[in-house]
Order: sequence, then structure tokens, then C-alpha cells
Amino acid sequence: MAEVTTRPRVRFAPSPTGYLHVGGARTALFNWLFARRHHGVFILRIEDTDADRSSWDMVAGIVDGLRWLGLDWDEGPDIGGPHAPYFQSQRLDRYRAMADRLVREGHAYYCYCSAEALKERRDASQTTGIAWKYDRRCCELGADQIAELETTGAPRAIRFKVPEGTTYFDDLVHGRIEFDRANLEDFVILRSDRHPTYHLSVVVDDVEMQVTHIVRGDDHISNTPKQVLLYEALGIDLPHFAHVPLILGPDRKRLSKRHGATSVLEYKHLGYLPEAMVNFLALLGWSPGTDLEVFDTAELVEQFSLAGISGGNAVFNPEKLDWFNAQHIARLASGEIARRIEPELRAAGLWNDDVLGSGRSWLLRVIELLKPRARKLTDLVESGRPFFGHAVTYDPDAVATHLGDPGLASHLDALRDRFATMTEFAAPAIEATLRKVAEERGVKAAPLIHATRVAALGRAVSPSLFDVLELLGREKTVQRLGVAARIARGDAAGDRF
RNA sequence: GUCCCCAUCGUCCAGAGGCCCAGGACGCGGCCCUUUCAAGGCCGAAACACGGGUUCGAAUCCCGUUGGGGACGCCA
Repeated sequence: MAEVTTRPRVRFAPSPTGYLHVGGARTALFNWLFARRHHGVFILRIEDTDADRSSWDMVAGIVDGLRWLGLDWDEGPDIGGPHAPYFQSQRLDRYRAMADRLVREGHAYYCYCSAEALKERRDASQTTGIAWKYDRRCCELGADQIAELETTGAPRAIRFKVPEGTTYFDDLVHGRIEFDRANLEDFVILRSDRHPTYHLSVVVDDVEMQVTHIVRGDDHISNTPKQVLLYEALGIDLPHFAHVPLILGPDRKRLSKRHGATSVLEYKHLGYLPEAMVNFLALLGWSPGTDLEVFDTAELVEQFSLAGISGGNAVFNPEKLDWFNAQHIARLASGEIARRIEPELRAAGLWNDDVLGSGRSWLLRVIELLKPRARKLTDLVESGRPFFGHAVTYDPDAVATHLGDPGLASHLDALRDRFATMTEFAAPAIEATLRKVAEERGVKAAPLIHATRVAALGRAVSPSLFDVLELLGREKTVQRLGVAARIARGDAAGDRF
């Protein structure tokens, strides 16, 4: 089973639920990576046969999610394509025509059993303990019985007539999978309201859209034999199937809302980079076969192969996602980071239009300094606050441990005076000055450094203090040192917290 | 219940009969660096579910058990 023939055509076919969840995102990603890797076509198709919910609004969440991840499609509802429309709800006539043809050719038949009657029989079989399967009642109807039912105008659905025997298909991730058709019932392909069921619509669309590889979730394995039967009845060669394992929550249950964030867009708002999300998702169930793990999207495209997909389900590991995010932030150019956090900085009232001009390089240097310790973009906004804002918010614990000693006040005053008068306010000189002041006053440098950090930023952790002060600038440093001295004395405590 | 899929460290993966007393990564512990916190470097604890085969040899092949997951709709 050759994985790739010529130019593969794959599709991502979500139901319009309003948002793209993590599992769907990974399925879409695998399809996209495969298409891009082999210069094929990635199709976006909306499976909304069930509903009147076929508006573009309903798919907006999914589309936004895909766009955020950078997964672009070559054919789809918004851009059209040679097989438009890409909303199943707009293709109903095709499914009906196909269902009618299957009846005509003897592969399907009308079923007049009502939903209620079916339920009754199903429930009855439950008590006997025998697994329920449609009893084929309508398949065995005589011509006169059918004629009679037709005259009463009874609603009729169309069922596919499952032949005896065995059905198999060669799955690209699982190998050959066989099903005894005795376990398959005559499934409905067209409801009594003439709307298709999933089995019919996927097959019809995949055939018409010339999909060559069906890459979808594991949960579809048991649907596949029914679809294989449909392909065979239609006399059409099977596409390749690749069923990818599901993503599970920490409790090993299928990932769902109760596991927290499941919409990819939520991750955007939590400060994750799309390239990190893509990287993480790609390696959840797939491996390039090497020890490397951090890849940008282009590298992923280059290495992707369906053969590298593993067969078992994967548990979503948020800590590892965080790590990937940190790795990608560290690799991102500061200018790009600035561009991405601008909205957040603006929203937090921390954006100074200055940074578009003369302050630009200063902004980039601040980001450069903060970058290595950020796991999320939101960390950058948070840790950047004392740099961008004017007011300092003092962490009470930091103040208590590092500015709690009133004896510190005079040292801070001395340091402030020296900072105010030293010539070049740059990191090496700042460090030399501080150490000198400490030495002159007979105190260790460490406590003074810690106190100065709290003075400058209001918190006990930060990048190297001397770099921090240089970027903060002499003016703010001196001013904040003054405030800190008053806090140490106990004067200013009341209005600063 | 029936059918199907899966089974290597807590988690994600590598391993396609000897290279494996099992390798990488996250997380965890320790050390180094150091003004704090990260980053980085080094070290460490941590797994082939179980039982039978096959074979000179099995994490790798076969069977069974157990465990986990999925599907059993006129949902997709």
C-alpha cells in the first residue's frame, strides 16, 4: 500500500460546532502536513447535513482556529473550488440521487419502519440479551406489501443492504482491519426526510471531490466498513485510510470540555504561540523518528509521514505544551514578539506609542531580556509591566523579605545619590557602582542587590538586576530607589500597597 | 453485551529478532553557573502489563489473559 501515489487530495471535514477543539485541530494538522509535504490539496468541507446550521457564522470559530494555526486550505467554503459547494447542506441533491441509484441497482431498499417501531423492537431485543441489529423486515417485503405501504403514504427511509461476507481495508496506521459483515446491520443512508446520513454524505463527497487519503480520528474505524461497502456498491476504488489515535485527557478519557481548555483559540488567549501548538500537536501521536523535538512548521512539513503515526491513544500533556511554547518564544525574534504582544500591552494600558519610533530598540531589548524566562506571551506582558508602566506594584512578600530592614534605607539613599551622579548609566558601571557602595558601607552586595531589585520592579525575581536598571534608565531607577528607601523606613508603606 | 483499536518510564515518543541489563523529551530530584528567577550544562530516579509459545536468541513474531480506548442512532 503505497502511501503516496501522485498528488494527494485530503480533507478536513468538521461539523460546525462553533469552535475547533484540540483533537480536531490535530486531525486537521495531520491532513494539512500530509498535503503540503506531497504538494497535494487540502480541502475544508463542512459536514452540516443534520442541520439548518449551515451559515458561515457557525463555522467561523473553526475557520479562525485553523487560520490561527496557520493551516490554509486550497478548496473550501469561503474560497470555493472545482467541487463546490463545500457545505454538505448545499449538496443534498447529490446524496439523494446516489441513494436512489443504489435502490435502483439493488444495493439498497426502502424501509417503512418508523422510529418508534424500531425503538420498540430494539428494546425488546435488549431483554432477550441478543444484540440488536435491524431485522431486515422491509427488505423482505413483497411487491404487494410495498404497494400497499406506498398507497398509505408511509414515510420511507433508504437502507443499504449489507451483503454477506467479510469486509476489510488496509489502514495506513493500523494495517489490515477486517470486519465480519454479520456484525453490520443494514444501515440507513437516506432518512425519511430525504436527508442523508453521515455514511452516505462522506462517501459521496469524498468520491466527487476525488479525495485520495482519508485521514481522520480512530473513532471512525468502525464506520469504515460501511463506507467501504458503499464504495464497492458504487464500483469505485477505495481511497487510502489512515485512522489516527485520539487525544485523551489526564484521566484517559476522550478529551472534552471538562478537561479544561479544549478550543485551540483558548490557547491563543492563554498566551500560546501557534507554532508551539502545532509543534506540540504534531508530536502527539507522531514522531519523525529522530531525537529532535522542536520544529517550526516548515520543518514539520518536510519530515511528515503518515507512517510515523503511532497506533495508541495519546494523553494531552499541558506541561510539555508549556515547554514547547517556551522553546518557541526563545526562538522568536523580539520584533515579532513585540508585534504579537502589542494588543495585550495596549489593552493593559502599557503601550507607549514611543516604542514605534525612538523607543523601538529599547522595547526590543526589554523583550530580549525577558524572553528566556517566559513560558507564555502573557508572562511577557506581566513581567514587562514595571518596565512599560510608570507605577510599580509592590509584592508584599518581596518587600517584607528584602526591604523590611529599616537600616537599608540609608544604603538605598547612598546608592541613589551615586546612581544620580555616575557618568555612564550602563550595566557594567552600575554593577561596579553598587558593589562599591556596598563595600564602602560595610554591607554585602547581595542584600543590597535584592533590595534594589524590589525597589526597581516591586518584585523579587527578574533578569540580571544590572541589565534591568540600565534598561529602566537612570531617572526611574533613582526615583524608585527613593520610594524604596521610604518604604524601608516605614514612611511610605501605607500608600504604596 | 457485541465488534474494532491499542498496550515501552507518571506523560509523549524511539525501538520494525541479536546494536537494548531499552534511547530521547516533558515533568521530578541533585549539582554547576549565579545577585534572584528562568535559560543553559552535567548527573540521577523512573518502563518493555501478565502467561504461554516460535527461535540459538524476543520489547520486537504468534496465541491467550488482563487493562485502557472507541464504535454499536433515520448524530457526525
